[in-house]
Amino acid sequence: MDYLAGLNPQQRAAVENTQGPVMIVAGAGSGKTRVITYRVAHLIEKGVDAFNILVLTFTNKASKDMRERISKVIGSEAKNIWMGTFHSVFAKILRVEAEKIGYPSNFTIYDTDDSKSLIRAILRELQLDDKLYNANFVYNRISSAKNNLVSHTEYMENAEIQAEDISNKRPLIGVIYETYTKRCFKAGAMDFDDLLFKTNVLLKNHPDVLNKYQQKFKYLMVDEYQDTNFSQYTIVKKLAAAYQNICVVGDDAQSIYAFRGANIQNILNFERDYPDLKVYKLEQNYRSTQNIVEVANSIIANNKNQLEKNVFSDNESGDRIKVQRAFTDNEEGKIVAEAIVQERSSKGYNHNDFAILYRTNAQSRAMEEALRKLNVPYKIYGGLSFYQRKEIKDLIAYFRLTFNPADEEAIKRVINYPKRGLGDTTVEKILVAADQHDITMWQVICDPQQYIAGRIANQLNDFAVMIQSFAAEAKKLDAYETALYIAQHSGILKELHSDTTDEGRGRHENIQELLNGIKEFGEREDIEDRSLAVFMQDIALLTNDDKGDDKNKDTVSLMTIHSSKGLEFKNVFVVGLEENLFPSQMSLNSRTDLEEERRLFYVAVTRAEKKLTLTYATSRYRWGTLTNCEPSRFIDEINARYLEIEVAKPAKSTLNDDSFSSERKSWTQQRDTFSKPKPASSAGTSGTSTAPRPKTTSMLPKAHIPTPGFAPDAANLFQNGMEVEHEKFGFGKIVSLEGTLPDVKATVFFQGLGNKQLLLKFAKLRIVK
DNA sequence: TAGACTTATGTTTTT
DNA sequence: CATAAGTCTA
Repeated sequence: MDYLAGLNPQQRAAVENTQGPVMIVAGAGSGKTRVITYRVAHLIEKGVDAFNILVLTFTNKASKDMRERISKVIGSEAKNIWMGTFHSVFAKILRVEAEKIGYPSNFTIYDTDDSKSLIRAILRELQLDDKLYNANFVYNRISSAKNNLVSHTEYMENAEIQAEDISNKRPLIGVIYETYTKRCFKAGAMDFDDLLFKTNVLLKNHPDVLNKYQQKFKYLMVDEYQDTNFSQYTIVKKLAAAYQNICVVGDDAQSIYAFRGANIQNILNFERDYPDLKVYKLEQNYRSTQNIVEVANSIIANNKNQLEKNVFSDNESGDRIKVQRAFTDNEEGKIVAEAIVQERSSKGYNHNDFAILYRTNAQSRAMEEALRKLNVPYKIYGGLSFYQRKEIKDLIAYFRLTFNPADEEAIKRVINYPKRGLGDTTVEKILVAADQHDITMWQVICDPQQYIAGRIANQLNDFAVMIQSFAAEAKKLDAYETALYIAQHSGILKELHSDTTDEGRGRHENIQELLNGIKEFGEREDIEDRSLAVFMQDIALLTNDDKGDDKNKDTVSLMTIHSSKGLEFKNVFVVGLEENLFPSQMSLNSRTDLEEERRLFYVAVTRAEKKLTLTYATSRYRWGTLTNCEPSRFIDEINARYLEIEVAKPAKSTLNDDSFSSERKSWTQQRDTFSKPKPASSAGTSGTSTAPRPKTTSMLPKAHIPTPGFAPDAANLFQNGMEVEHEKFGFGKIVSLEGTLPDVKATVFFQGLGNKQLLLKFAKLRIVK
């Protein structure tokens, strides 16, 4: 029982109160995972059977970590706890109970790509404008309907929803939803949202099943409860109804999945649903320095919607938060990489004490390149999952088809890969025939003469025979042998082997890696059924963290802020703090979205234990073109007394760059950021209570220092012959003006620099005389 | 039908 | 830029 000794009173109470409904409001870094771990351990120590405990998490990584930590406390019993993501746990249950809702137990799980591809097909068939009915838009609409437990019939009958669709000029979404649902059903497929939606259907329509799982899961725990959507909330509520031993853990300040239907409301509802609820607040942050905690608090204070909470730290106050500007995304990478090398050698850190966090996966590239140049080992988490690569999906589609030939998306994917003369026209014909006779594509393919004229029928027949032979082999062979057989006989291996480009070789290697993974799976002793069919079951739910992550490797971690949730690092770099990137462009339209971005920033900041660095670039490549960027408003929101602002020396290439606009922008940025330092709070930490002076000027000896209070004048005020001041070039005289407003171009003579052409609407010029 | 080519179009974030 | 989708020719 000595694990209780290391807990503070709130933590301890949360661990020991195992009966009845409990909510733990856990601030960032407040030992949440410890509490869950010990709570489970405590349950088992008190005699609860591990088989009766269900722990739900949001990511595979979280559940894996949790299980490891629990088994360190209680040993091998940990294996018997049901623990996993909502999606994986309920997929497992759905496979057992599938027939009850009319699905085969070997149903396929459609990933987002499959779903969107099916939606595109449906749009084509319904001859809808795929610009208006954008597949992404439709997908999201259907997804959020499902997450709110609105079936396609309810969708079409609901006046409010219909009105909304009509006002959006997309009245037929309900029809698409219905078609989509039926097609998935016909294909024996469930999408991600179905895994939760159908679980709800199952528990609602089959009281015996509900009762069975209520009895099984006498104790429930839900991590990251603030991220649950209505569908998940309802499942939890139903399962907990019998015993009410439900414990949810969450932090409203870290709710970052509203875009996926998560609803903070669920936390508030919780109090209403369970009147005798016990609430424990964990407010002491053990992770980070005081500076970091206070910065985080000052960030989140900008949000209107939040639960009252006072997160504090008793740790040392620590370094101030460093803010660094770069001119380009590549330079940003360089700054970060160099800082890592420097910090590591001067402070004796390991590589795995560092993390680089970014808003979008696309940002990883510049970081990678910079780290590679300095030979810094790194690992990227998330991003394109191994299982999302084309070649992997192709081979897996064959596997899918082998076990579930109704799988329409799988058929479309591989029917003509490798090429076997069954192109778009044929697929079109099959779809039409299937629709007319109300059968599956597979049934058409199996009896092609019946539906499709000419020699194509023979080729279809060959395809059908091939898939059937795979199914037959799968019955005889083990997982690896089956996989290899399919890879060979489908022609995929040959196809990739003949591709001798670098890419092709990489693909071939990936296939080998998948086969190796299957081999390993086939050798696992902890699983009874080691067939390929079982290997396939949850593959759509896997992210790449699942396969062989070498935890002990000493590498710098790169990941999106979303996937960093729950992790901690001594040194954290949050990069790309620019308007339209972070906060994301998509979030700028509504307060709710912007607040979610801000919570995301809060999550990023609170990952750091000792040192936090924020960086931004004044220009970066986006969609292949160099775009100018402004520093993020989030930087401005931090009280300047916590900050240490440093501006990098521009890279040589930037200095030599003739492109005027990029220089102009950088300088503008600098001015914008530093000319209005935040007034230091009266309770300043020490003598250095004012915002640090920008070091820029001293680092750029040649630069002109703008007159204090420098403010540019409007383009229409300039006249030929005027004396002007430019932020960077200093004082000069207008030699000529050409063009018409607003595109007036001025030629200005600057001493020592000669004539410069400036577009008045961009250049920051001040009239001197 | 396949392949070579052009154009369009879009990026949050994850199961 | 990087992938998907559309267009044209053999």
